[in-house]
Amino acid sequence: MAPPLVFIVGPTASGKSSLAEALAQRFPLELISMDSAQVYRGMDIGTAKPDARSRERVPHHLIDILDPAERYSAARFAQDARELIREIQGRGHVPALVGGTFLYMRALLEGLHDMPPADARLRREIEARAERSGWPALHAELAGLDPEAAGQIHPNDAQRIQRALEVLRLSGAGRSTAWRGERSQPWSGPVLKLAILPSQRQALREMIAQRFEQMMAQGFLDEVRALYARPDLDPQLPSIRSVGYRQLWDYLDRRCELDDAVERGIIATRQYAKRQMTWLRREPDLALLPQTAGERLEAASRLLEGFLKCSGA
RNA sequence: GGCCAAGUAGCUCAGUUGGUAGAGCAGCGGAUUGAAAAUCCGCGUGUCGGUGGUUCGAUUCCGCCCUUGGCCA
Repeated sequence: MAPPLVFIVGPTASGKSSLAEALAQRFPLELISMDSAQVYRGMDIGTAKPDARSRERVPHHLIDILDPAERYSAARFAQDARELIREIQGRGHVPALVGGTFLYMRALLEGLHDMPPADARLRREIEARAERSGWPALHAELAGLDPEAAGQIHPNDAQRIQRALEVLRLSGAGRSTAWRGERSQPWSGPVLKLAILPSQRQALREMIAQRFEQMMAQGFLDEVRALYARPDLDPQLPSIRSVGYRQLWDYLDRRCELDDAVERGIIATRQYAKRQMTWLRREPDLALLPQTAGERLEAASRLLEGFLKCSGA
């Protein structure tokens, strides 16, 4: 039987990290961050990264693995995670994926189709063409080359039009053709998905606002200032586009007042949480945890214990 | 106290030459295959400040009142 795999998921500011850490005190867990922003070095406060003390106590992986000038991807995550899972299981420990980047979760569990990776030069070229003729024109072009893909992508969705044209050009195959094959390496072992799904949106909103203010008090602005000072970083990068960073960057660019940037940062966090809830609602087989943090640890412990017992760990 | 301006969606505002109204933002729902904390899609009834009048009909015109800003006392 394949070794067991644990997920600890929930929207931002719902208490995933503290639950994961508490569980790791009771079970032989090693945590793998499933978070597209915590991979970047120097982005600590705004990504609510586990602090040094917590990382000393419990092994955390896939944190601080990239410079903010670099780009990560769902495919790289799936690959990195698979390797780590194997290593962790080799040590006789249980891997626990903690985070709220659900595309990464899907990429790991269901696998991806075999398609060419991103090509920066080609993307720049496509963008330049979009600049001249507009994205709807490129969508029309896509419709001629790969009608099925074009049908699935909205004419305003620049990012996906670009990707579809990129795949088409690099593989010659067309995205919809590529999609017909098997997904590579879907996960087949036993999985436990511990989920925090806040029922009171208002309470989550308050947590989000409170945590953002706390980040500001901890020096979030200085953290962004340090990134801003680097000539090789710009707001088009995935790292700088992250929630909070983008808004504070706007303030440093004198595009708005600080109060305004903070408010928009909080709003962006709320909207992010909402999108995460959309992923969660359709995620199958979630083990829903209690709303109150106190009961949550006990409930999660029981579920985890039962899971490990019957999956033979 | 007098004069002027404004009062329309949670917020900022547009509009109706009289036939009860619509944008942006927020909010809510959804999608999500190498950028995903990204990107995109869908959802707009609200005593049009209150009250009385004119009118077949008033958010729109008129009177009075209330609130907020400005100017003058």
